[in-house]
Amino acid sequence: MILKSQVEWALHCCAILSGLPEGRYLSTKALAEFHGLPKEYLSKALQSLSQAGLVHTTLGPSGGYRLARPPAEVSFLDIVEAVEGSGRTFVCNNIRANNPCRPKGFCDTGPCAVARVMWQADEAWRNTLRGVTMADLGQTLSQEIPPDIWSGTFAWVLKRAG
Amino acid sequence: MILKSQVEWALHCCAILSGLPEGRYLSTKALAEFHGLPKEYLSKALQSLSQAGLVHTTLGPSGGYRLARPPAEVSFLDIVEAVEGSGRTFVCNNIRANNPCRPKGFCDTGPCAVARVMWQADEAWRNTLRGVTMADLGQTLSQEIPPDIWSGTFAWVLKRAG
DNA sequence: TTAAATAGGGATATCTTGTATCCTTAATAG
DNA sequence: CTATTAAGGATACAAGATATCCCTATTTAA
Repeated sequence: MILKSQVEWALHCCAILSGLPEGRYLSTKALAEFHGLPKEYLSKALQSLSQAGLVHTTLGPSGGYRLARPPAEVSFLDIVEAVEGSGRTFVCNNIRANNPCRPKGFCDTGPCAVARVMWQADEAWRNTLRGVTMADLGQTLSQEIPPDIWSGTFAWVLKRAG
Repeated sequence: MILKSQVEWALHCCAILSGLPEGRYLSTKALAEFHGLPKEYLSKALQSLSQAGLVHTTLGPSGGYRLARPPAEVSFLDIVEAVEGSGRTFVCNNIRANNPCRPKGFCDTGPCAVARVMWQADEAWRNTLRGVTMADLGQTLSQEIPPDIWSGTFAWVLKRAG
């Protein structure tokens, strides 16, 4: 059970977009080159973000993506769910219902006790991701990346932003 | 990102094995019939439990599986990891290292900030599963299943236990 | 002692999902 | 008008999940 690599890509792209000045955009091409990723396939991940309403897009030259909301209002969970879907990691096929000792329909009253525990774990996972935003990530990054590299990156991005 | 159905199977099988009297065993055949599962494939899941040391096995007629430890010492996490593996759900491919503005080897000092957050969520998930044992599950089940069905199931199992 | 039942595991087949590329269309800026 | 862009459909390929079959060694029951 491993998350798609698109999740990683989407998170890093949003991290970059978080640092983008108001009103400017970054294209798929720029984001792909920056991260060394296949442009066409990365595009699919960005489309997922777009469909989820996390990013705003414009067409044409100097078009591309920017965050649709302030970084403090975009959580890890938002991004992960946009790409990976919001389904649970544990799917209950209700195999307890096959128990030959149970009358038909006996298991219709509510979810299986096994599933409830598994879903509780899923919730704990979600809650952690819900609690960290792109603003938090930016804070962390600016603390652990030396100023010269940080500003160099910033310049690189701005040069390619529309 | 969905857990294998074998995880569900393994959990339910361990739940049944938890109720087995000392020294008795349940075969793959019995467990498969009880849950309505494909015998051969369920066998692979049970082999995973065996390799993880969660169950003890014997050969021959009246052979099969029993828990290797008391139910209170077998957690959901033990079972999930036995079947699904203990790897993280988020794999960091360190794409930040492709950033053209970073000198070679700059990212060797430690894991990416994005990965750290994702792994923190994984830990929350694990911690939840670590905190629930087969004994807890048995307690829950005995409370929500009517006594007659509970004892009927118990009889069914014993009839097929070696 | 023999026969039946069992776990273990290798080989194989199939189906689903993730990964990746290519191409067309519509919109937009210069 | 032209170059550039996002969106999305079609397709191909790889990897993993699901499932079955078969053989072997071991152990119990008769």
